[in-house]
Amino acid sequence: MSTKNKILDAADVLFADKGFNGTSLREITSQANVNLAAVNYHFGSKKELIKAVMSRYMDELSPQLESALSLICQAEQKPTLHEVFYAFIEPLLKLNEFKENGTSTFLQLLGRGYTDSQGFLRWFLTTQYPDVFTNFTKAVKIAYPELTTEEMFWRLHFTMGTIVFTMSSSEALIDIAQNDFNNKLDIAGVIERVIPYVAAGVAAPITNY
Amino acid sequence: MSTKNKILDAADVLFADKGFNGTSLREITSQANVNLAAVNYHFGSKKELIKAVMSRYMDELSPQLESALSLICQAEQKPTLHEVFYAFIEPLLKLNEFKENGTSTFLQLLGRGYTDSQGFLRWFLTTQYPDVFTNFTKAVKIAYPELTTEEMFWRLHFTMGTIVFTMSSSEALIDIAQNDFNNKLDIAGVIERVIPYVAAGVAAPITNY
DNA sequence: AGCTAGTTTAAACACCCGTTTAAAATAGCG
DNA sequence: CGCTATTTTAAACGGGTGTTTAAACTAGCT
Repeated sequence: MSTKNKILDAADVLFADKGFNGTSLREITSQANVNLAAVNYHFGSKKELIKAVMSRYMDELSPQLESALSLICQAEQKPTLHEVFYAFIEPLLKLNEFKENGTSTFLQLLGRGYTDSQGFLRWFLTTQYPDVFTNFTKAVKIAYPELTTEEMFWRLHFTMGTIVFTMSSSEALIDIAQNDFNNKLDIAGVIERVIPYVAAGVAAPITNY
Repeated sequence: MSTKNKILDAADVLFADKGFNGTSLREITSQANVNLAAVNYHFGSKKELIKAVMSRYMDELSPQLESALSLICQAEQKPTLHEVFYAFIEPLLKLNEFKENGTSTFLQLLGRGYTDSQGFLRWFLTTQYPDVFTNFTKAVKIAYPELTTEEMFWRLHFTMGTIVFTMSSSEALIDIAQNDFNNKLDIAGVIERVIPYVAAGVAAPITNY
């Protein structure tokens, strides 16, 4: 395997586990059995490495999301909110075929990116992959037209937060749940439980302030 | 003001803004106009300073939450889920009287603690303030008895995630919302919008897997 | 084989980190 | 006041950080 890929593989596991700031280049390169200077040679800087790690997922995910969403939007029947969310979830789960534990690792990275490094990753994603968010809001708008754009803005960010936060602490939560309820669960099981929750949240009746 | 409090005040603003790992003692002490060694003199270590910052909020919050929850639980009428959540929210908003921007700063710190430093803060809070969580689950159990304990476990953690995550990125989101919708909002406005969302999520109908 | 372009390597760089030290300043009290 | 205990200070410590350098190595190609 190429040095570049060895670095990417080691980096995304470590980044997901310990955060971007919490992972040093020396940890990454020694995990990847690669010389320290290789990161700066192949990627230029640590920041560019972070971008590369995220882009590997986004380049796989973004077109699949786009086609899944446009499919249900162009269907003869108006989609339900559940369908919109599942359209989002399916490509997400497919990341496990693309890479081992791809789904949870990616979502953990997303969670890291929102809190680490003062929102630089949010900037990177919204400027590099703007279609993902706008397509999703379009689909929700079709499924639930009564929702004002502003209300939807907030509810989708709440949803984003729920998903990302849940996944970034999913390992710990799954551990607790297995101890307390003797119920075996994996990441897909957590997602199955979170879907009704976020769908109900987005579909909540409109209140006046 | 005492050196100890100057450090605490500077620390919680910086911790909330840049995370625990992302904030150095030198930033804190120079912001507080205090000598670098004062942190280790008064608190022993950076880790103990983090605990002290969180305890200042939790010692204020914990008893108020306890009384608010026990009040609605002992009322003659069974509380609704909305009431349970508002019982939680009111003491949270009161942190603004306790300290300027106390509410959002505290929630941001909570969010940091979940992702920074590999869950050490989660351990600290659940061992030092265990009643907060158990009282809340009791109240929800009364308001929505059909929910199994396991399902509730998950939904409450989703809720925790939604709140904490939203607050930890609330500044950025409020900025975006103000640009896009010309709608002035503060942290209380965001909370007013998130309540219907999480209440609907927790109250979502039970599905079989 | 010899040359070149691409890659890997060990070492060093300058800087920031949390913590410790020992001396200086301050406060409290008999 | 003089003594003691507490607090503040500047300086240094050892170690980790991302990045750069220049030399060594390794293909690939004529």
